[in-house]
Amino acid sequence: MVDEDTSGAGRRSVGAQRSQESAEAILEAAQQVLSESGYAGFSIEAVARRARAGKPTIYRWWPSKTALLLDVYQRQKRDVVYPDTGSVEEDLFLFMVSLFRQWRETPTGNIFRSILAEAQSDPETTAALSAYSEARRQNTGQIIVRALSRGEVKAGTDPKIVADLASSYAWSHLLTDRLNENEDTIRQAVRILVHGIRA
Amino acid sequence: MVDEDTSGAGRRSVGAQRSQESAEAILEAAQQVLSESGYAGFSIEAVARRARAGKPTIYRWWPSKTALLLDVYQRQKRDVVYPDTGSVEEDLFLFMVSLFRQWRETPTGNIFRSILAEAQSDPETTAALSAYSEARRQNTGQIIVRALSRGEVKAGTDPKIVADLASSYAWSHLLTDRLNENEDTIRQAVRILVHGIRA
Amino acid sequence: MVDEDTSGAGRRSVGAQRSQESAEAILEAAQQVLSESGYAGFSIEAVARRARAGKPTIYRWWPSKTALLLDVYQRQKRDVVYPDTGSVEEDLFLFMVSLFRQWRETPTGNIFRSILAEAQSDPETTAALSAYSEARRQNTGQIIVRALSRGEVKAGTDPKIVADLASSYAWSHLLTDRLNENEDTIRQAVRILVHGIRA
Amino acid sequence: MVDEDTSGAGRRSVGAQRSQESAEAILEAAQQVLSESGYAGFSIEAVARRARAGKPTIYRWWPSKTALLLDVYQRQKRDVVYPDTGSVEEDLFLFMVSLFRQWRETPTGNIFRSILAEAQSDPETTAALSAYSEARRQNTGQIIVRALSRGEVKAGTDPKIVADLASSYAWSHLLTDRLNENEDTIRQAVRILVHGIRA
DNA sequence: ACCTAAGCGAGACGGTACGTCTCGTCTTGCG
DNA sequence: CGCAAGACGAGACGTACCGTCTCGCTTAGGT
Repeated sequence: MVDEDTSGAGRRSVGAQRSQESAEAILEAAQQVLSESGYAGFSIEAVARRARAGKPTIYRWWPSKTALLLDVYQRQKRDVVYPDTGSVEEDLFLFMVSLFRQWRETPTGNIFRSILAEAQSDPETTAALSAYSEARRQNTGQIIVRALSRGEVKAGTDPKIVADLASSYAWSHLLTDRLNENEDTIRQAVRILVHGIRA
Repeated sequence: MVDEDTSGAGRRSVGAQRSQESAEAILEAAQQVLSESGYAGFSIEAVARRARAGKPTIYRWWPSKTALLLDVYQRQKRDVVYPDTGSVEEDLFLFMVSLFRQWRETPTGNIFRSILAEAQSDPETTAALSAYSEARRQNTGQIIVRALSRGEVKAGTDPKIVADLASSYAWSHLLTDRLNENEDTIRQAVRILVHGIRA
Repeated sequence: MVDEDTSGAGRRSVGAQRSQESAEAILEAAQQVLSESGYAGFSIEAVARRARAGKPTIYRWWPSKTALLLDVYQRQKRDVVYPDTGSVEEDLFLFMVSLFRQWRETPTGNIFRSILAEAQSDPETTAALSAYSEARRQNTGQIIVRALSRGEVKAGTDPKIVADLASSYAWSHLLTDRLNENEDTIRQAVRILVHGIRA
Repeated sequence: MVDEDTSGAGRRSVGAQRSQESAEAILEAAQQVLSESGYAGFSIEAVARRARAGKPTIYRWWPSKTALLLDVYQRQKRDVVYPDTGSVEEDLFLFMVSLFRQWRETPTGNIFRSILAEAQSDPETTAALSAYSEARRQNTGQIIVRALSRGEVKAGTDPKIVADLASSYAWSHLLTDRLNENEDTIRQAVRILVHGIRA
């Protein structure tokens, strides 16, 4: 991004219009807080402090902690690669390994864990999470759809169920701090799925 | 009397002992609070109020909210059936369906969701959850172990990985409010796993 | 814009200011609690409850129970009359009697007793009380200073010592519940002091 | 012992008797706590801990913190010297100086401050303090009584009032941490009293 | 010499208050 | 008129004592 405020010396308040700078600073601060302190330290107070923003400014634009959280996730998430090697096993394996790595090595893992946590007490987040994960399964399912069209996979296989099994496996590793799972183990898991559906 | 006073500091009094009634009332109250107000309303204060117990009594026996939460779950959970029908598919299917039902129809589902949420901000809970889920996978793995000994399943199959795939599938349904998943879908998921490992 | 940014951290906003209403309500509540339940029932919690104020609001402005106590006393105390009748005996007698009456008939007596009690366990209050009583002796001493200038009193008399003797006499009556002391007795005590210093 | 078993209940055994050792240890511990931490740190818990005694043992014999406090004071107080030099001024001066010194250099000062503090919220202590201070004034008054019989002091002087003035002066110095008062100042104060009553 | 009631140290109990933290809202003055 | 700063009511946090109530033991009369 060009010309970003490196000094930290402070934004100037300019009056009546929504300050894009502020919004940006708030999202940036929220993401930093999540990265550094995780969900436990993620409080509106902490974000406001970090962003040098007033709490009401945050509440004005994000009705809840949850909304801010989701926004941060949207902002952070990079396009995950859905590989297309011609082999469903390789595709799923690469997808899984790269997802594990992304969660492990970028703030996305912490952020997503936070959203999962938040969703357990906030219905709005539950809904957002449902929609999001549904969409993700759709995407992941494309790997299977392509395999179906190649005839690599048994006709009648429901791509969503396979995608569900695969991403569930990833989630549970995220939730129980097992993102550094051995690659052999991941390959075995993927192979079970693939053998279970091969033509 | 034989002189057996081995040390001058010897304690001659043991003090009052833990009141089982209180412990019971606290666990019961904790469960009620969780059921009624969910994880969001689950505070030590609320539990103490409900149990007509003093806060220090709770803190004396449960060092953290987390510990109480885990205890509540242990208490609530009824023995899940690990069926042994002679068919690995049937076994896994029945296990999965009964787990979904238990989570759906008793407070255990909500309690476990709370624990999962808590584990995302409290490292101690993360550890406890890891240990617990590991043990559970071990149990679930028994279904596979039996199938292995029957020769129903390919030699070399790692029971833990299968159990991991199965319980991950259950977890993600719990977390995204999909416990009322269609039984056909569950069966298809199970079948994929089973076909993936059959001899 | 003229460059008057004297420090990089220059504050450009002052934030909300102290609510005079709250301060008033808190002092009022504190006084009520003291009047009704005495020092024993005087807790920050009770004051907050009565004032419908948050505890942090109290702690923000009064660092300790003590500080609040002193403020309540300052607020309550009406100007004590230091009479100037031209007779040192009459002046001291009227002062003493009016002080006894104020302590007896207004909450000030109980409040001051509380401060004396608090000062015995809290060093900060001890210091505040010392400063306060020193100032009071200074005031009371004016009666003697005037008498000195009239030549009514022996040259070289230290006004502070006389004031000390007089107010000590009042304190000890307050502390041992003898504020309804016979006026004749008070007059005799005053007379001893006055005869002891007359020219 | 005469037969006074009036009830049919026929309890014959009187059980174990009060342990003098425990009582002693408790009083000793209480005194130590008061000396070291003052009234602020004087809690039943602290005393029990220090005495290696159970709290109920304390409550069995001393119904309240106050009662224990008074007992400690009774135990500690040494006979104060009421000098008899033939000069009322010298007698009062020596009495005052030795009282200041005792309070300054032994735990009695702290203990008496504690009682004064306690008396401000506990009526029972107020009563005990009143009775005690009355008796003390009686004693101190003996100095005046002797002076009266020597004709050193004006007939009609009320010894109690003089004693009241003197001990009030001492109290207020104790309460405001002025026990290290200059001896000249003390002498001046005493001289005022003595001149005020001389024949 | 046994019995047994009471005293004992230890400590758990239901409570209250402590002083701190964060929540989400409200208020003030700057720009 | 939107912003930062921050005060506010509310209420949970985890701790210290309160005064009461068991526990098992020790102890010392009375029989």
